[in-house]
Amino acid sequence: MAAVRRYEPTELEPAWVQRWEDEGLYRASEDPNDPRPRFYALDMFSYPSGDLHMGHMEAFSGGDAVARFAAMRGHNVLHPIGWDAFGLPAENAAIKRGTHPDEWTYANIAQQAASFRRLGMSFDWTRQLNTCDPEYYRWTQWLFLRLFERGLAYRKTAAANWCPNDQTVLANEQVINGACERCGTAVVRRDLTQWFFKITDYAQRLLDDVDTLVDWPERVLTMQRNWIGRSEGASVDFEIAETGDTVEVFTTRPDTLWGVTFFVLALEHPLVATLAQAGGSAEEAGRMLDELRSTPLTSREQADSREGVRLGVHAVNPVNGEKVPVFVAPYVLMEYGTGAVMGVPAHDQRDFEFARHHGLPIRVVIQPEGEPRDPDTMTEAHDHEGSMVNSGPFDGTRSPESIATVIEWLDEQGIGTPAVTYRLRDWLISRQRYWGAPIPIIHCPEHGEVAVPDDQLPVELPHDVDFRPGGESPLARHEAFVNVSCPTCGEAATRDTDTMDTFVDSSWYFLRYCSPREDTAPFDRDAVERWMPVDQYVGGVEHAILHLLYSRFVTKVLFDMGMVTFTEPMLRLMNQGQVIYDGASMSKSKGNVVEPMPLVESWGADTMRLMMLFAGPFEDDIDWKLIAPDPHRRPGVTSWLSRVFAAVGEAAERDAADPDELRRATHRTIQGVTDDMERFRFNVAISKLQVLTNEMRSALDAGGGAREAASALTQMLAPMAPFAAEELWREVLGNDTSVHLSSWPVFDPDLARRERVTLVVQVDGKVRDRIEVEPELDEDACRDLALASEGARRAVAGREVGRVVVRPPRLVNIVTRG
RNA sequence: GCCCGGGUGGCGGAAUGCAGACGCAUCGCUCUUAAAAAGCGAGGGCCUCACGGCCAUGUGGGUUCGAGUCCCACCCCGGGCACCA
Repeated sequence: MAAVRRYEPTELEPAWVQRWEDEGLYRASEDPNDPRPRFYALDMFSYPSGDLHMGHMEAFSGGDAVARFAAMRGHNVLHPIGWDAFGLPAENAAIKRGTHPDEWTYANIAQQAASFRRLGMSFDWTRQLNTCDPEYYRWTQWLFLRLFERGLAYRKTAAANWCPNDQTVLANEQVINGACERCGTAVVRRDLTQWFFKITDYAQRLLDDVDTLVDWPERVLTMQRNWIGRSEGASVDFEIAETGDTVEVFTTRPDTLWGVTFFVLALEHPLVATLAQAGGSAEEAGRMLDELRSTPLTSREQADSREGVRLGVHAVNPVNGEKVPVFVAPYVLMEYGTGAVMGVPAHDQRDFEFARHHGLPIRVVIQPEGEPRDPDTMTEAHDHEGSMVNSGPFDGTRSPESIATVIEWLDEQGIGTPAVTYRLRDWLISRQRYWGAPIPIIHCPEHGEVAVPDDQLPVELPHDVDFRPGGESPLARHEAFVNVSCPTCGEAATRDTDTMDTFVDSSWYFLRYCSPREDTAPFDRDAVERWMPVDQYVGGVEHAILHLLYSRFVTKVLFDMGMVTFTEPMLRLMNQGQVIYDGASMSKSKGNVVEPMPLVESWGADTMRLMMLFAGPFEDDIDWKLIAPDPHRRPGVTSWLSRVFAAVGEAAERDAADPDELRRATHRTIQGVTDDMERFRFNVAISKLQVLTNEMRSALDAGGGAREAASALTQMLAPMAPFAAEELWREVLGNDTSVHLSSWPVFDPDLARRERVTLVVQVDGKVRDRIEVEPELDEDACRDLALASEGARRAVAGREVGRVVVRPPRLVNIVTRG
């Protein structure tokens, strides 16, 4: 047992990093006889773009606390780490520095790994994975091929952002105000044949299962639902009078069909060319198409919604045989519904504006009670309820209740059918980029798209590539990579030169962690069966939609393949807040970036962790400017740890038993902190530990013992301040094995129960007195005590007492009359 | 425009029938040559020497014996989606 020691975090922390590693403390057990229930604690893996930043501090302080807490609660914990290492920033950095993307990437990985070790994260380092490692992306390619086999990976022509100067495809994020982020040249649209994953096939299942994710943040579920965007309505066919072509439209408002006064097609609609020809508007329509092509994808929403060209042909409204003019306009999107809309200006705001601009008639077919709308005086569309008018058989019917009946009627008449549309689009996974997993397809003149046989995976990314922008995919310039023979016929063929979206890499990494060195399959099924689904996923809300949706999709595909037995990958999800500075997100351009690792070097890792966890609720943003101490002082949590060291050190030297009052405080704290830890309320847990520290100090000052309190405090500190706790546990309290292998303290309910509680005496709802009573005090006794109390008597002051509300043993409210 | 969150001291935040726990900053004091480190104490606002009282959780209403907490309206802040037919 050692003497009281000063708290010197920067001296004690690095030593424990080494000892923990030597002892293999955080290795997940694969022993089938291990009796402990398993727990998969997953932190979103890191993108190695430099050293760790403040966001890592917040997320991983919480994630590590979860993993350590679970272990102390008796679980066999899997807590892995890896690197989401492919992606554009590596390529950009390499171009800027004249090096290779892998140099930059691996240097950053080494840096981040060293920093994570310095922070004392409880990762099972033996499971480290890296998406740019051929041993990993081999299986990403394998996954692609399985989707390809099932018809879930396909190619189609799609628009991409194109920089005419750099001769390269740009991601949406690289287009700033319609210009290339690198050279400032105006970006244009360019059609390319690209690969897609057919996630829309899973839209309904992805939506349905959102309801099962009860332990996810509500806002994430809302975002997922909105993103999938299910709409119910009807599909209705309109015939083109001049050509006899049929055009299908989707509408959520079939009750307004009688109010159709025009018809609009998307610019990319396949019938536009022939209809423009037939209507004599080919020139004008062509001009609009050209204009569209020169607009970057990102600025399309800025286009004027009233813009449009009259094609000169007419569509026949199937409910009444009326002929209405057909337009082509950019506000109609080819990607949604059928790429055609019926124009109902009286009841849709965009249609209204379009009609006014083009001088088209407006016909009211839904009249609100009391204030009938007149087409001549309307200033906006009426999209609320009302009675149907001018609607043939439906006149007088209430809308929107009538929608279902109208759909039924359309069906009977053979005019339309019930239809469901989703906003979700297929997932475009092609990137005309170098630093990603090559798409394992060979294009054969004879056999078309041919899968690279599994035994030829991985299709390795060649190292000697000119990845600087220019032309199409950089891989297309590498002849040895491109020119191959067809796996089917052996004739000359070419490799696909696109690489995959990095979201493909990250859509299955959590499965790989279960058996990271498996070399005959992407994962060992037994291992996945053992560990999955993830018990607790921790990461930023910026991944609330894409990453999580893609991971859910891939899991469902694997389920359909019989590879896994669950349909959702993550049971619980928690989003940490962002670390911002002075109200704004940290960014290099704003010059407000605070680097955490130098602070860790001077204050210690435990201090940084506690600052993050104590700053507020885990999900809330942290404004560093508001919580950072003056530069010449040390953070408050460091002072607290210092007091903990002094108190635990003193307690260790006392032989006396803990006084009863301290024991009760200790057990109450265990009860409270356990609950807080389960609910991610780290800030509240820490405040309770601080209170216990103060109680210990009082007990010690009074000459009592505090050994039980010291042990419990040390253990409860362990998930959040692992170094300080370990030092206290082993070196001060004299335990032989790690605090991180110890069992979380259990409270004694008898001790945790309060021995005295405060009975609050209110008169007319205002607190007038407080009485310390035994918790078992009954209703009558509480009432009598309250009525007799000094404060109550003074406040009642002779007035007549009416009702007396008693909630034993906490509160009595005396209501007076008059 | 639609859909989510959220407004509590100087600050971060506690609080499901005692508003302001815990902490930061501040002020006073102790130790120190000084600073750092450490320790003790004070503190929502107004009235009062004090006991005590009144007012206070964005604004205005409401429900209730009792509202930071529930309901309605409004204001402000943050986030998501956004020509979605």
